[in-house]
Amino acid sequence: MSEQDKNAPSNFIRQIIDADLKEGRHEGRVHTRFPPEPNGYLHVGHAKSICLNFGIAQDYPGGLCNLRFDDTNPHKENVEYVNSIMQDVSWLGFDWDDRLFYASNYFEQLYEFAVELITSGKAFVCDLDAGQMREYRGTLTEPGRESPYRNRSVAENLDLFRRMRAGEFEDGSRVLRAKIDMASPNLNMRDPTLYRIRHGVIHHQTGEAWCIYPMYDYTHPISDALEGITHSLCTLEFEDHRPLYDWVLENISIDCHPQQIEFSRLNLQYTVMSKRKLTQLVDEKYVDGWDDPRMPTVAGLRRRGYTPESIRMFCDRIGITKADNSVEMEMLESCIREDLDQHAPRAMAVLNPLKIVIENYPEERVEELNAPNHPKDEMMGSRIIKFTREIFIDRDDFLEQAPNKYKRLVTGGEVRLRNAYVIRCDRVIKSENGEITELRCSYDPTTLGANPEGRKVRGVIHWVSASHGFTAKVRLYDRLFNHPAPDADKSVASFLEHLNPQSLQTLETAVLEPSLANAAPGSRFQFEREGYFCLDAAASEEGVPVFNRTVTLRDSWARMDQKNQ
RNA sequence: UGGGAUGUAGCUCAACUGGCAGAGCGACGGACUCUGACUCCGUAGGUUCGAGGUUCGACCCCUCGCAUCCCAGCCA
Repeated sequence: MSEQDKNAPSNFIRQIIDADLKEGRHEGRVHTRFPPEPNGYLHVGHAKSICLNFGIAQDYPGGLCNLRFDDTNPHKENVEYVNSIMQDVSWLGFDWDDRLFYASNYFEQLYEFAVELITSGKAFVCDLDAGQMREYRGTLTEPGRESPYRNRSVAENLDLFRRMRAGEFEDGSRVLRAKIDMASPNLNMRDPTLYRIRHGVIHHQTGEAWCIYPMYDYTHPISDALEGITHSLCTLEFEDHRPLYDWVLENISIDCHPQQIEFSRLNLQYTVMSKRKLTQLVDEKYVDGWDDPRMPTVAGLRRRGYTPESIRMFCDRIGITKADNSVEMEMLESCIREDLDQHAPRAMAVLNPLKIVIENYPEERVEELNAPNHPKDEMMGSRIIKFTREIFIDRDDFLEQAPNKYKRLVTGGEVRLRNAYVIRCDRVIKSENGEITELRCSYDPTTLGANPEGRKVRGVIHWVSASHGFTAKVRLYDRLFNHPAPDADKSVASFLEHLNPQSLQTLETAVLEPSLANAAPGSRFQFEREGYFCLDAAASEEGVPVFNRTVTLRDSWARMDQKNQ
């Protein structure tokens, strides 16, 4: 872990922990947990929570953080998700050591505690169906009514609950409920459901051992307490659940009472963060799976070329508060640029090739030029690039008639070829329909590593030898949605209407410098003057590698251009 | 007068707990440059949601408003 990661900025939760430590609460321990439900892939919002929980554990002496799967709803969960979550947490750089848990590990204990609640008259078996229960619950402004089954005897409740477990009753026919207060202004306290019946689902951990499953509100506090968690950090929507969290622990025989603290979820502009919507994007094939590089999932960002360091840096920078927020994409992008600018080797790649013939350069000649892999870091070494009579440059780097401040190649003008010579464009060759097909140029042999005599050449463009470069596929990604808050816009029927049809552009004929042919799967480069790219091994086919654009370089020219339009 | 929470720069957060309102990102301008990148320098941007009150002094405490978010699953 780098220095920067160790110095994660403080926040109100760390201040609470500091105070707790000072007061000697929780026996001076700090123990957090990250409790995902394995019903989808992790996204950057989860990364925020992971960095918070594991980060706190790292920063406090003796601090620990558990990974615990909150697997109480087998209907939506599966092992694929369990595995992807473990992979993503590790990839982000965190380690749960031997503290991998499942809420389902505690099913037996949870059952025993339920028996205790029943015995002390604090829970009862209710025969109301879901619709009836809704009616009895009341509304936001009116109190609810007590269930007619609320005053069953302890003995009858015990018997019924045992038979629920034994599988004697159908799904939905009965539930176990806490006996709290049907008149509470907090709906969560109106005799909440503790257990429901679910036949015929095979739980990914417990198989068919159970046909009753505990609810989150009942399971979570007990799981936390059994693991000796000191600070149970969760998102804002659970704030109303805290009284129930506390109620459960106060009404069973357990000697640990973790402190639940809520913080606000992450919202990122131009994307969606709800698992339901991400699942929909995957299921209905709007994207190419959970790890589609346009997805805000950890797997998607990884495939896009983001580094764990950059995501951690992002999580540090956005901070932790209780205020609703919507973070600009630029924040994330600046983090990956900062990381990759420092660590990614440079290479040259021509995305939209335009052929150039250097007429005063001998046909058979091949010159080996030296190019540094990083302009500021000599330790990253250098590589050989081959210069030849025919090369490719990017179509965008040539204009017949250029605006004032244009610094690239124009007819009759000069430009520096990166790491090579200065060339001048003498003639433009066009096809019958007027499309530029080729440029005829001449080079100045005195300009290798030296400025030309008596004149200033301002522009520098990148290039690849036509005879030595190789063709690759390059995928240019843009934001998945063209609305800053696609799921908050009430004026459309569905967030899908804001999907950006241009979110993926595939270039089939990019020409890359030969050194890129040996790139390792997943390795990242800066294609000079274009952006950061990473080799997508999964998408590559024999002989045709695929590179994903992680992010463009900052581009003040493009900004200026846009402004003038 | 249903309950719970949150309002500080365009965005995300600070402000040593009552003592000159700052940073990162973004924007704008300039310098440098064999990447229109990086780096460096500079500029703009604030009625701290509003109105009262307490105080020598309020982003912070009190009162009353306003706005936004969450809650009526046998989801988490």
